[in-house]
Amino acid sequence: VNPAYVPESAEERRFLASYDPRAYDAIGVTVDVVVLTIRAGGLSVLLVNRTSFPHRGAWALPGGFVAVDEDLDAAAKRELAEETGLKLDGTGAGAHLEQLRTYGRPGRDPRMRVISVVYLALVPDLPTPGTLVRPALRGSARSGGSDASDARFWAVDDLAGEGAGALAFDHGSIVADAVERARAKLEYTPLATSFTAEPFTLGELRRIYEAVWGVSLHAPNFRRKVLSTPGFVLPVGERSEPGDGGGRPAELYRRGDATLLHPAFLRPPA
Amino acid sequence: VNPAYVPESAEERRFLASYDPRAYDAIGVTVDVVVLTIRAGGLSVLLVNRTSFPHRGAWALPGGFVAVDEDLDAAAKRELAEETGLKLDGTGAGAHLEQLRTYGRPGRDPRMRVISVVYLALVPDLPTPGTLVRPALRGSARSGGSDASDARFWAVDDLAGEGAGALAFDHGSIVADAVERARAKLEYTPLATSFTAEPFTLGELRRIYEAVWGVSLHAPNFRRKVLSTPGFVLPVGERSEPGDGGGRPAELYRRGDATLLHPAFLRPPA
DNA sequence: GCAAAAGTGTTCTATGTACACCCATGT
DNA sequence: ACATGGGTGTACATAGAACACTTTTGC
Repeated sequence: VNPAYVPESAEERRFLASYDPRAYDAIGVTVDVVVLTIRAGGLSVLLVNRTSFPHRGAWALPGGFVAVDEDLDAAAKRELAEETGLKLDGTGAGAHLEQLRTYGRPGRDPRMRVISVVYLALVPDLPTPGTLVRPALRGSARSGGSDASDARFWAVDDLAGEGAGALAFDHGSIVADAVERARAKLEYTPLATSFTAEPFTLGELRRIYEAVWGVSLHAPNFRRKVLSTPGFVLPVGERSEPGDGGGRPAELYRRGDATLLHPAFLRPPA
Repeated sequence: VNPAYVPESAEERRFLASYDPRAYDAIGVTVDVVVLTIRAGGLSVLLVNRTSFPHRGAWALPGGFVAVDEDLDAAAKRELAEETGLKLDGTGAGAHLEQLRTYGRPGRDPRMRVISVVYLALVPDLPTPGTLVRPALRGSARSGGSDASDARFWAVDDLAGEGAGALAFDHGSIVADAVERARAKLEYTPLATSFTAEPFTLGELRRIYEAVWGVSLHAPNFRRKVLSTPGFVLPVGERSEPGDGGGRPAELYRRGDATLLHPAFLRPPA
């Protein structure tokens, strides 16, 4: 019986009193989170090193079992914070969280039949304290009961080099699915802005596209296309500090209110 | 313990012998299927009328609980066949099945905490026997144990007219999500061809776009765009039978091998 | 002055749209 | 003959790619 449900009639109450949920076999429900960010010019994914049995020592996505009265999104945020210290809530300046898909192949987890609802998060690479916190490192205070001891970002290109089979469970192919989703979403949504803190320059935005897609883009045309897409970015009216090796300071922008890009930003053909 | 898992080491065997899956609360896992087709020029969804308690008498998506050793896709096909008679397997001439997303809000099902993995199917409207069978009507032979007594297609526009709240559980908003997914997918994939049997004419294909998007398209330009998109359709080399009210017989085509359309087929702006 | 990054102008080409017109069939 | 749906030709408008060039900073 579901404690979160409020009966609406006497008939409902009668039915629920005689209902046995144990009539169905138990299936475990977990959430996992693929956190992507841009580090050192490359797309990177946040992984945890497992300490307990299934795939002990292997790197895996942060995640865990859903509580019986807990919403799926909330479970994803909770497990992510518990295992890595990364908090997506708060003022939420830029972090994006969406459901990727659900993986349920029998035999994917040795403990029991488990289906995993996997979320995709896109976050800025913030080394400073703020609403987004760097993942906890070994030795920092953590609440007990978790499977993970250490968390770090891995460049997705390096993962392909070691072979996707190096990740625990089916997490290698899940990361591949997530990367492809992110690449596709940059084409028709303004989600590239979720990879950077505000305010940002158009050069930073362009380097995000270049890192995620693995291409180089023509800077002048990129600028024109972004500015001519309604609702993509809004000018702040200030200029950035100049960088090290010179270069003209860039104008600063923040996210616009568009959720879809018209026209779309298509990847250059092969 | 998961019976579908084959241990790979003695250490694994030892761990599994001492593992208690009942340490976690039970959460029910169901699959539901949104079957869309084009009927009488309108986008339609397949619903079943519930006979047993939760939302008895209301129309709902076909679906049900996943067996403990059953893959999610297989469960979706099984529940669909059991409750409606519609079989997606076989030669599979054209039917498309993909995961839509997973719905898990606590309180969405009065029986217990249930998360539903929802699938989206696009099928041709085939009134004749074949690999795709019309949904079973009241009184036809069905295996016992199912919740559904009757199945029929509803025009999605009519559902909006009666209010989305008329559907059982949260199925009204699920159908809305599925329709939006279908509309978007027609833009960048050749999935419109899944709504028709082969071979088809370009006029039939155009009317599918018009029905799903609710617009009217310029026939000559539609033709040129389809034929200039590599891998979308392949000419069969024959012509259709002429229709009732006259009109030149059309050339026949079948699906090409493309999975993505380059360039994309964008909806006309509002 | 030179390098580096930002930003503007202009040209050329590809793509999308609109309109006119021809073709093959039923009534 | 006319209506109906299929199919082709062509011109116009807009969007994208390429290239040259100017601006503002650090060294």
